[in-house]
Amino acid sequence: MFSNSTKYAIKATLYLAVHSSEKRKIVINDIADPINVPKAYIAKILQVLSKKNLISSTKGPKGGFYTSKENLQVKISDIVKAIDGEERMNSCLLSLKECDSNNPCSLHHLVYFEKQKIIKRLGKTSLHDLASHIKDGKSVLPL
Amino acid sequence: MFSNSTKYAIKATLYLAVHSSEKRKIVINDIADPINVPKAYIAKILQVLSKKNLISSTKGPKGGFYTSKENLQVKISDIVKAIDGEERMNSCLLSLKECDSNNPCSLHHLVYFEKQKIIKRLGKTSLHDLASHIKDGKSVLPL
DNA sequence: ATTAAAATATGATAAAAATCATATTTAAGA
DNA sequence: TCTTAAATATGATTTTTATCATATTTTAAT
Ligand code: FES
Ligand code: FES
Repeated sequence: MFSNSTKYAIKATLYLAVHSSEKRKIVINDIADPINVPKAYIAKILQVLSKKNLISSTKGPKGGFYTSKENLQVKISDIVKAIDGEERMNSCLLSLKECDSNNPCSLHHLVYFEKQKIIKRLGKTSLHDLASHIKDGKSVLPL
Repeated sequence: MFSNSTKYAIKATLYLAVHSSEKRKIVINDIADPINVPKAYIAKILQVLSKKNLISSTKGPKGGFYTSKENLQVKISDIVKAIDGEERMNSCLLSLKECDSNNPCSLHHLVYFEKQKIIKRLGKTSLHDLASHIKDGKSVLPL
């Protein structure tokens, strides 16, 4: 469903949403370790997210990554799009050029409705929402 | 969601379900061409499906691939499992060892219900069902 | 100003998935 | 029984994805 990179991106971003703030920047090693992702790999991913302003960062001593107030309004779908690209989630299951209810492939009717529901939900759910969920102990941020 | 190989497997199998029978075996070239998949690649996939008895085949002159009466009862999920394996569809979005409602990851509640619904449907829908759907013009078998 | 600690940019390597190629086996038909 | 048309088995190549490594830039603190 998601690429490995996107999974990592979500894990890292949620980790920041739960543990960081403008006052509490977190250094790459202190992110990679708890979410169990190779440091150099997650670094590259965070750089992309940072460049697209989905997370924040500052260089130099006392620098690091963090989620600003605005970043907390970022939606899960924003992360997915940033890493996997716009198409992947919306593409046809059997690789028609377009997934289109007017010209549906043979699997379309089996999945489209639920898939749209999930996509819509990912577009409404923010980092802040999930961070609260985690802090309330309703779900777990996996390593 | 599915690997490329599984997509091809489904396309090829549906093509057989629509066009073949024990009396009308179809040769690899005549499958690869209409579904627009490289011949050598789809050959390999069909061999796996054949070995697992999800489709039928006979060697030699007048041989080829086809779907028997029994093959038409094969479910879409059987094809997916045969190629992508058991785990892929059921695995956790964020790579917890298990996708488990008792120990849910942060995305679990956003997708689990709909995902299960889709999986269940793939487990109930047979090649025959989809072939009829296609023959009735309700959906299209894409190239 | 200098140093050091951080992200950033860039590229190299490794592993996996997709694709291509070919030699072997089977069975129908002459 | 011989030939030939087909699947089958096996493996090589290419492309993509994942991973690792390192040199450069920025900035806080001395
Ligand atoms: S057309 Fe294939 S999934 Fe919609
Ligand atoms: S636990 Fe992650 S999707 Fe179910």
